[in-house]
Amino acid sequence: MVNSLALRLQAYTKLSQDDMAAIDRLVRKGVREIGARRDLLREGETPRSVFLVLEGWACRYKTLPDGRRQIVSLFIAGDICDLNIYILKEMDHSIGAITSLKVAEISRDDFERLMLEHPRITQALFWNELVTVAVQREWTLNLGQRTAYERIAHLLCEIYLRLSSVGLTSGDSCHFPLTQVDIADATGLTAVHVNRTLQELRREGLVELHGRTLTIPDFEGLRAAAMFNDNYLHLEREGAYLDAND
Amino acid sequence: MVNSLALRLQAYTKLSQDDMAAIDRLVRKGVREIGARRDLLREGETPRSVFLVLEGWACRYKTLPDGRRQIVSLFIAGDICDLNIYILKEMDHSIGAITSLKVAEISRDDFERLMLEHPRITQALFWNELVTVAVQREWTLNLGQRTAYERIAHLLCEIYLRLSSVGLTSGDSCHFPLTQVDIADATGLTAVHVNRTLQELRREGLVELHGRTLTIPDFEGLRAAAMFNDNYLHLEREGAYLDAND
DNA sequence: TCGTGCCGCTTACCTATGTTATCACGACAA
DNA sequence: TTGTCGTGATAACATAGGTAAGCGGCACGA
Repeated sequence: MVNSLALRLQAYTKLSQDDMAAIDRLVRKGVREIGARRDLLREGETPRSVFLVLEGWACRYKTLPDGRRQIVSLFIAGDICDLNIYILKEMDHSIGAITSLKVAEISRDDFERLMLEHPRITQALFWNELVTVAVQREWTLNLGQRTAYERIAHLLCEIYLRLSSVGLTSGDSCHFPLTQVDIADATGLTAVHVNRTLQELRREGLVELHGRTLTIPDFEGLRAAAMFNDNYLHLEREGAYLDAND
Repeated sequence: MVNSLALRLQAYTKLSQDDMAAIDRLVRKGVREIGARRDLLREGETPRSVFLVLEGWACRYKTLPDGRRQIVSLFIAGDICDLNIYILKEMDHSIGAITSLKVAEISRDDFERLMLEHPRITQALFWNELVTVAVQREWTLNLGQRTAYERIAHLLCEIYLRLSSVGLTSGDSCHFPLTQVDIADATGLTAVHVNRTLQELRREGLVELHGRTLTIPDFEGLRAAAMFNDNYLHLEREGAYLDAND
C-alpha cells in the first residue's frame, strides 16, 4: 500500500523518516472498506475520527431542509476527509462515498498524539487546510459567476489535474465515476441541464465521457472555455517556505 | 485599543498572559489605515504579511479574465485576512477594503516567530482556519442552491450574527456599509435583481435598509426565509476539546 | 426470467434572473 | 455653480436554466 497521506503532506514540507513511519503505522491500523453511496458521517453527528481516502471517490455535501443538496467538495486518493473533529461538537455537513471506498480511519486520540509528537506533520496539515480553503473559494467563484458551460468545464479541468497529481490519469483519460446527477449537485445545476451542457461540450470536441471514462482530447481548449487557472490548487510542491529556512 | 485578535483566538483556546502580551505587541506594532475601496493585496502578488482587521469592513474577491467578480468572503473586526503567506508564492485572490479600514499588518517573520514560540496560538489559528473553511462551504451551498431571495436573506443573517458576536450590533440594528452592487458581487446576482429582491424583503417586513443602517425587526422570520442554520459559524466558544483535556 | 431501479437522454414548456436603459438624488471637486 | 460620479430605483424585454414527464438500456437480485 502506498502511503498516500505521507505523499500528500510531503508536498508541503519535508517529513523525517520518523514522521513517515508514524503516519504509516496509523494508516495501516485503521483501514476500512465502505460501500458506494454510503455516508461516512452525517450532518449533526459528532465526529470521532479523521478519514483518509486511500482508494475511490467521496464528497462533502450540505443539504437544505427541503432536500436541495450541494456537493461542496470532492475527495480522491490522498485527501483528508475531515479535520473538523478539532472544533465541532456537531458536523455542519455530511461526508458520502461516491464509489466504494478504501479509507484509513484515525481516531481522535491517535491523531492528536500524532500532531503533538510531530510538529512537522501539524504544520503540513495546516498547509493542507489552507489549500482546501483555496479550492473552496474557487468553487464559490465557479457557482457565483460562471455559466453552466464554463462551470462544468471548470469542474472537469480541476478533477483532471487533481487526479493527474496523484498519478490517476493515463494519457488524456481518467476513470470518472460521477453521474450526471452528481455533476449537477456539484455545480448547482439540474441533471437535465448538465446533460444538455455535456452534449455541447462533446459537440465542441472538448470532452468525451462514456462508460465511466472521461477523456479530454484538448485540455487547452477546455481550460480556455472554463477560464481555468490552476493557481488555486497550489500543486507546485516547491516548499518555498522551507527552502528558505531549512 | 481592544485586542481583537486575542479576543478571536480566545474563542478557540485558552491563551496565557504571555500569549496575549505577545499578540498585543505585534498588533500595536503594525497599525495602518487604509482608504475605502482600496486593495490591500492583489491576485498575482506575493504576500509579505498577514493583515488583521481592527475596524471597518474588507472582502476577499476573485475575478474572471472578462471582469466578472465574486466576493468570496467578508471580513469584519477581529478577522484575519490572510494566512496564505504560508503557502503562496502568488495570491490566488485579492483583498479589498470596503470601508476605510484600520488594520494591523504583521510581517511574515514576526508572525512565524509568534507561532513558533506560542503553540497555543498556532493551534487557535488552525481552528480559526477550520471555521473559515466552514463558512466558505456554506457560501458554496448558498450560491449553488438558494434562490436570490433566500441567498440575500442568508447573507444578512450571517453578517448580523457575526457582527453581534463582536459587539457591533445594537438592538436589532447594525451599521451596514455594503452597497447593492457589493451584495450582488457576494451573492452571484446582478445589482438590479438585488434591488428587486431587497424590496421584496422589505415588503415582507423582514429587513429595513436605509442610509448605511440595517435593521432586522424579525430575525426569526428572516432566518426561516433563508433556511439559516448558524451551526457552521461555530460561535459556541466552548472549547469542547480543551475542556476535556485541560 | 422477469421485475425493479438507476442512468443517460429527450422534449415541451416555464420562470427566475439577467440586460439595457433611464432617472433622481446627494456628495464632492473644479 | 456646475459637472461628475456613485447609488438606489424602475421599466421593458431577453434568455439561461429549471420543471415535469417519459423513454430505452442495462445491471442485478428474486
